[in-house]
Amino acid sequence: MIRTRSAPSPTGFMHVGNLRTSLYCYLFAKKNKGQYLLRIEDTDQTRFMPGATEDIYASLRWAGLLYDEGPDVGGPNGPYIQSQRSEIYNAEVSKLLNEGKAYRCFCSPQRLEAMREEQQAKGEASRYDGKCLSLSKEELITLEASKAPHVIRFRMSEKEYKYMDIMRGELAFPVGSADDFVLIKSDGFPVYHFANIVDDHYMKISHVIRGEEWLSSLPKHLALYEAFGWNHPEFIHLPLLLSKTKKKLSKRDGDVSVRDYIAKGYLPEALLNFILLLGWNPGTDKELFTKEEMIEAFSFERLNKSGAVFDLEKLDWMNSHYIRGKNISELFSLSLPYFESAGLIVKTEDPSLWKTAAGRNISRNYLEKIVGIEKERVKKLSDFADTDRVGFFFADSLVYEKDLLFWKKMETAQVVQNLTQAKILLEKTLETEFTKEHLRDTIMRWTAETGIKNGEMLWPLRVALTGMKASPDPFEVADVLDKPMCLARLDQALEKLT
RNA sequence: GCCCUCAUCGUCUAAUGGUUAGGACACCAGAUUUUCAAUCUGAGAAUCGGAGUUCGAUUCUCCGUGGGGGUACCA
Repeated sequence: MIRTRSAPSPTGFMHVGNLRTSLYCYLFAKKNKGQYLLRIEDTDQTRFMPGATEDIYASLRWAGLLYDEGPDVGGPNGPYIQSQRSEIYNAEVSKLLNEGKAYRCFCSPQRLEAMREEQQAKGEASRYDGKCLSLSKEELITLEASKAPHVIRFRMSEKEYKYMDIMRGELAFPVGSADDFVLIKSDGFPVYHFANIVDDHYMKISHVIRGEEWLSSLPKHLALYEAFGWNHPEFIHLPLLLSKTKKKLSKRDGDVSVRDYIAKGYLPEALLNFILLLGWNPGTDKELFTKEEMIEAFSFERLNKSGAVFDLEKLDWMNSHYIRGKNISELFSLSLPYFESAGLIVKTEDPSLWKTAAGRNISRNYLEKIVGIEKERVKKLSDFADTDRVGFFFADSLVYEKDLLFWKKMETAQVVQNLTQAKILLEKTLETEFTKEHLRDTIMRWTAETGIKNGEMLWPLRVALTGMKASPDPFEVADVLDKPMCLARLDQALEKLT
């Protein structure tokens, strides 16, 4: 049975690198009819962040990476939170202690630091010197009785560890690559390496899929499995996600948490699809994948070895692709929170009615029309509510330079004449016929009949309605704004010109 | 310092002991057009360096160089 797990630490909001690892875990499990689980690794009490665990759940749920076992969904191998598994770790470490495979260490942090500095100065690898290994029975008894703070160290085997890596071939870690590392900290909590392998063993994990930052600690893990006499799982180390400066992607690089991308308006389909291709490829030109297609296509053989820069340009492209694939009502629901948080609209008691800051009523239909127009233009959901883009739909009066009304080298009189004519045509149009199709027919027929260039009519009209040098065409805009607002804006433009 | 690891366009990547080194995003140009967007067409853009093996190396080997990771009572 294939079993994979995500094992994030609740030290911050769910990281996109973690999301990618989780995706691969999920895909591999699902591809092989296996199981995927979530375990929370919260053994560092000092770095624990309240809310982080919930953020992990929420992020995975948002992405649709549903786990078969986990803290909030239960399962037969729990608890799935490490801080609730102390008894298990204590029992396991006792075994090692009794067998002489682990020992207590009373060295102070200061001594350890001094030791390392000295080793480094001598050009040696820094490693624990084994001082407490030679403590006599009497010394040990006294120290323990005095309740002196101490850690439990693993007695690392002096041997070369090898591992046949599925993507890198044979990896060899010479004797001394790992030292007598700590198993249990002085606060009684286990350290990652220990809790991790104990849990993976008891949770029957078959494939450990994790970031490359763990590659160098592989000999520690191998040695632990060996000490316990357990078979170790397969290890797959994924290339790291890098920042623009090619460093391991971290908080310092700006937006790295899943929630940042949710807030910016990225769809889960897009983020997942983007992340899928950072370190893996299908071997074909196919780049757009549904989740089912990902599961179908995924395999370790096509994993990449080198780090991938997390560059948002392609994500934007994918996001706009997935946005275009959604219908208006879906997009309305998805973008509504952005309209509200941008302050363009506020809720009223009526769930299908909003108001602008200035108090103008905004209907669902109004918002859906805007979404329909912008759908082909936006990259992110937040763009739907970008004031620079759609602010004119919500403003009562527009602020723009008079010169903007002139298309190419038009004379003032001509602009005035065309806008006046547009006003006449719009006035004659019944409110019930005030649609983009009808308006287009009306205006274009007029320009055709009079021989006026399209731009001479449409540019000034568009600017009068939007106040912007770049915007959707005037018919679409008029369709949304409605007759009274259009006429008011034409009047406003004409005033500017006279 | 020590250990591990990686190296193809700006970015994500494909490919092979013999190719015009392919695709995508981005960028640029053109078409279309009332502006934007979209769409279509086209262009530019890469095998880190040096040896070796070989008829032939981007591919295999070695040495450099560069990048990354680890080196904690963090994960």
